[in-house]
Amino acid sequence: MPTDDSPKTLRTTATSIEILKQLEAIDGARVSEIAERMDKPKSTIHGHLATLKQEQFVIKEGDFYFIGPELLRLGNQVRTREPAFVLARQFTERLFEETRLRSIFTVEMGGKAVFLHTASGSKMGWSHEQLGNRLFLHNTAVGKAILAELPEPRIEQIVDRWGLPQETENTTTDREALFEELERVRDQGYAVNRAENFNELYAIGVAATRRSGDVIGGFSVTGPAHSVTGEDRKAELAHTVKDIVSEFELELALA
Amino acid sequence: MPTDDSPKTLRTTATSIEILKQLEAIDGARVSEIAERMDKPKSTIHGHLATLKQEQFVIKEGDFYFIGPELLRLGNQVRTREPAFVLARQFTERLFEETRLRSIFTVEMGGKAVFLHTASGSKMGWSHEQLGNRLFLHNTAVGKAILAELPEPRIEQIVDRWGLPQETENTTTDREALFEELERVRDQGYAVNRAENFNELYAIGVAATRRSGDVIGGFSVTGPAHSVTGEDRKAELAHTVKDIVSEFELELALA
DNA sequence: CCAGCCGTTCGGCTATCCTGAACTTTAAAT
DNA sequence: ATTTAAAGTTCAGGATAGCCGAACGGCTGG
Repeated sequence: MPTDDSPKTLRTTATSIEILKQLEAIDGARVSEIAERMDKPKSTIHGHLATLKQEQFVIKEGDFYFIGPELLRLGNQVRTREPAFVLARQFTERLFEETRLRSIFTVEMGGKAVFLHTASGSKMGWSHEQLGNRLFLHNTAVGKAILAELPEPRIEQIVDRWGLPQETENTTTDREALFEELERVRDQGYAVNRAENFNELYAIGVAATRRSGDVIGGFSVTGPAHSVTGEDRKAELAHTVKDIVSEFELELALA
Repeated sequence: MPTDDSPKTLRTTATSIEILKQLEAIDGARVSEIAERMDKPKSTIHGHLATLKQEQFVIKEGDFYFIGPELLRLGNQVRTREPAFVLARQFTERLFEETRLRSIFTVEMGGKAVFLHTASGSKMGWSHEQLGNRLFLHNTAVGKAILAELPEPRIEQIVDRWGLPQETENTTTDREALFEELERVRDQGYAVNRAENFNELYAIGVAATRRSGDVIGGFSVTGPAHSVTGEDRKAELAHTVKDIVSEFELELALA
């Protein structure tokens, strides 16, 4: 009777998840607060929270509920599923040490770019640690670096699924143009993001591949225009990132 | 009719969660594989996976399902909920730089010790990155350090809830003995784990508190006996960890 | 080309989740 | 202290929504 939002979805599970998302937003929420926000009776919310609590998906402190450790543990499995992902962490940190720029290790999942590791200095304003965040591939540096290494049909598939949405005035929205750029990326061995994503935000990304040729993910450094642009600076950074990737690929092959 | 395993738990949500746990164990599972393991019809599992997929709690690659990025994102919120937790990361890394021992930042949640940050060298065998794992407080170094800073009734409550289970021959299982040790911890300003947890595993932990006095969490270094024991070595490490904690507390107070 | 296996769809039955109200507890205010 | 209110929790009946088994279609390997 309420809006049938999507096909064949389990209502109960969906509400449980919705509650988790509310908890994320409010952070330390009481039963009635969530009940109000979701416009459902307290008893319903209570039942869900009781179940989630039992699995430690949430924990209860006094009358407040928080996202629980089991969710952290399970979610973290994404970063440890492949040995390569675990290894990538220390290389992300080395990349930061060498460049002093926010460094990220990203993988492709479901046609999107997912952050698995980040390294950045202390007082970076945005260091919100956005692990798990999903960005587009077509307007990020690593995204393009990864795309460039994928087999053509796969690229088509991804572009078909997500399109080429414009997020800044610099975003590449033309399919032809994107493919041309990917060609260039393959030549250079690295990709650049010129504020195609967020204004003022520039980045350089390089994909890492296995000996077999298929891609694992990619490393990137990002920063405001002045710290990444300029031909010399750019070339230097690209070189550094490529070096890290080479060492990463080498160590992976040895293990 | 089936075994009523526990009070008032939402069956649907519970199964969804059970499926996630199966995915964690198998890592890259097909519908029928999970169905078989859980002894439920394929169609049921399919429905759950469809729902979880829609929320990106799982992703599907070919016919294989994996834990999805949204779970990583949500779970990671545990580490970013408090600014202090975010700040703790870099101090964990500094601690590793200075000691070259596996360094961990831990908080207390629901009477257990939860790892939020770890830093360790490359070739450590166990670096399974156990973020979110829950350990006891009474037989770990940070655990005891944290306990020592909690108000007495809270300690009682936690010990009542979880007991003092024995995990190695060194575990303190006597309530009196534990309280005496906590007293000693308060005097020294640090706690020690002498293989009370896992054989061969020693650790030194120090709790970090706010100016108000309540505890945030704790830092620790762990290693095999030879790298942590010996009076001089121990004193030196304790000093290092305490220093890190002091700097952490200071920087936190300034922010 | 056929046979098996697997993923997916579908409709009916009934278990189970939702709901609203009652009960308990906590906190504040007079 | 006593009272009021608001929040958390419990409960039971009724309707919804998830579970199931069977059938379909796609894929792979013999």
